[in-house]
Amino acid sequence: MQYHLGMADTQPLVAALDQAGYRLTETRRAVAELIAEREGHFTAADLVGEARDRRLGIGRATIFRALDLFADLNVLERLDLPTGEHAYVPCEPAHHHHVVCSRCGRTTEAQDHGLQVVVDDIARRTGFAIETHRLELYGICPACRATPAR
Amino acid sequence: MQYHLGMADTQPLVAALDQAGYRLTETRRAVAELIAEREGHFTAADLVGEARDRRLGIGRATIFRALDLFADLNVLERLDLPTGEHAYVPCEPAHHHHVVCSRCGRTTEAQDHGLQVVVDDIARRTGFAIETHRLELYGICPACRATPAR
DNA sequence: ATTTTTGCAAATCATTTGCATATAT
DNA sequence: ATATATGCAAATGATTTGCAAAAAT
Repeated sequence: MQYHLGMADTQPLVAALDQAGYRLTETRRAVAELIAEREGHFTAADLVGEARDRRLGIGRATIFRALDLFADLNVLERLDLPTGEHAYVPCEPAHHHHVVCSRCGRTTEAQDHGLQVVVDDIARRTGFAIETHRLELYGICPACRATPAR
Repeated sequence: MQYHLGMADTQPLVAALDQAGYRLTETRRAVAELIAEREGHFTAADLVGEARDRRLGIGRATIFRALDLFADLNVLERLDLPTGEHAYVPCEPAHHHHVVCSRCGRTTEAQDHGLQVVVDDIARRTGFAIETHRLELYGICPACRATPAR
């Protein structure tokens, strides 16, 4: 099968598959392309719809499987929006946090300088042995701030 | 209808309903009871199952509606577990964060002393006007740490 | 040649909705 | 009395699964 797609940066996604030893199928490259083209976060349904609209012939299950796979490889993160929706964002594999624009959905990664102190403090107070943490920030991105209302 | 339940502390839940002007129905008291009896976090399905097992005759929809209501009143928080599951935990209405035990599911609330500095720093670096944040911590609680394996 | 992937349709879950009836105020 | 709340069954949505066919190694 042949997919007709553009040239967004699928490299990090495809490279992750390769390094982990997964097969580099046409379909996975196509899904990587759909992901790379996205601005801001997107849902599984968004991709399924996009694939359908473009008649790519990629099955729903395949898209879910690819999303799971990329998420496992840490090149895609699944966000739980405050609305309860599940959205995805491509990202760096290293530990980091996301700043999500509540207007346009675009996200940026942020390092948690100084957060370790806070985590340690909470560990001390609660007696928990903290293993992981997740910090999510919501606000208005620079571009949207520059725009009047919306 | 008459429900036969124990005496867990439903007060904060019921009081919240009352203060917000919602009707104090038998059914809502019963759901509050089911919630208050829980140790650790629970899912909507857990409560539905519990209600069914005890033949309380509370409909599924009613339970979902009650959960939504308590969550709106900030006496119950909906957590998005790393597994993707949605769980709930009763909590104080003030801003806080949860420390979740990855073994038994029990949670504790934690104040974010020092977190504001981190948030401000991220705001400065990213240019976002941060509106809200959510910090979730996962680890092993004191009780579970004291227990050998599990 | 063998193992991994895929598409499809059906199955499974989670959550919501419409609506007539019951209940709290 | 009147507005709210409830139960039920059906609708909707999201995600998963089984499996035979197709593609990658």
